[in-house]
Amino acid sequence: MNLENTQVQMRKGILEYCILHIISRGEVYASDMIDELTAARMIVVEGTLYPLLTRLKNSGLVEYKWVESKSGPPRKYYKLTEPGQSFLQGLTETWNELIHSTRQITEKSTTNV
Amino acid sequence: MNLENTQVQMRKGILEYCILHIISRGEVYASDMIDELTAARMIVVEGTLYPLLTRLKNSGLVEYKWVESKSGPPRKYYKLTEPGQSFLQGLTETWNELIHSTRQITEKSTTNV
DNA sequence: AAATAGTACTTGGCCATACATAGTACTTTA
DNA sequence: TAAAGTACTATGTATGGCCAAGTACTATTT
Repeated sequence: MNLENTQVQMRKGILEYCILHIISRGEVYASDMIDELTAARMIVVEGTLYPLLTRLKNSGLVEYKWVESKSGPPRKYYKLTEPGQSFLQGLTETWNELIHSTRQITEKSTTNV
Repeated sequence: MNLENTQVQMRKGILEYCILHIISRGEVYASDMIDELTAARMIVVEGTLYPLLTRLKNSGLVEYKWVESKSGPPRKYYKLTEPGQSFLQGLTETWNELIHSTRQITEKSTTNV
């Protein structure tokens, strides 16, 4: 039970939310997402992102099209589907509620007891 | 891949943080914690809480003493150890950074693209 | 043209946590 | 003594993040 491990655990589910949000803003491919996540200090590696995108695709929340690249192999450009947009809305609520709940607990002062 | 499941996933790791925080405010036993977590709508059931407390104990982050009860079997009253306090500090930082990162991503407006 | 490097995506296996469920042990009450 | 309630324990399942190795295509170097 160490900090590093807990950081991994805390990321669970939240990553999905962040990625759906990134996709919701316009068509992007995997490396774009990694760049943006890294810029926000939400480090993500390929082995995490690609399986997640596959899950989102299989659930019908996102779809993609192949686009040729001038500097390497073709890329999958993702965008949200209709169900994906509703799902993202739901996630936003869930996330906000979770923050609220956590705040309610962690902002209780020590002197209350 | 449904909302309910994602809520469960998002809770991962955060629960540990919340519980350490509750314990940090004074000696409590399991039912106290469940009450407070429920009040904050961070629903937790026995099957989640007890194993978590055992993990925290085995990691040396919390310790407990048995206290007789007037209405049932004896209770384990928990409190933080020294390492537990440092760990909680670390978790607080981790959580705040995670919120910051998420905000940075989700508050980017759709019109940027 | 062949070898090397770089980019994009894939796959299989591991680990930790939340949860459902069933069960143990003790105390109080009827 | 039996039933109900409280506190804690134990087992098995599902999921997601990550490591690591691998495939496939393109561009560059020799």
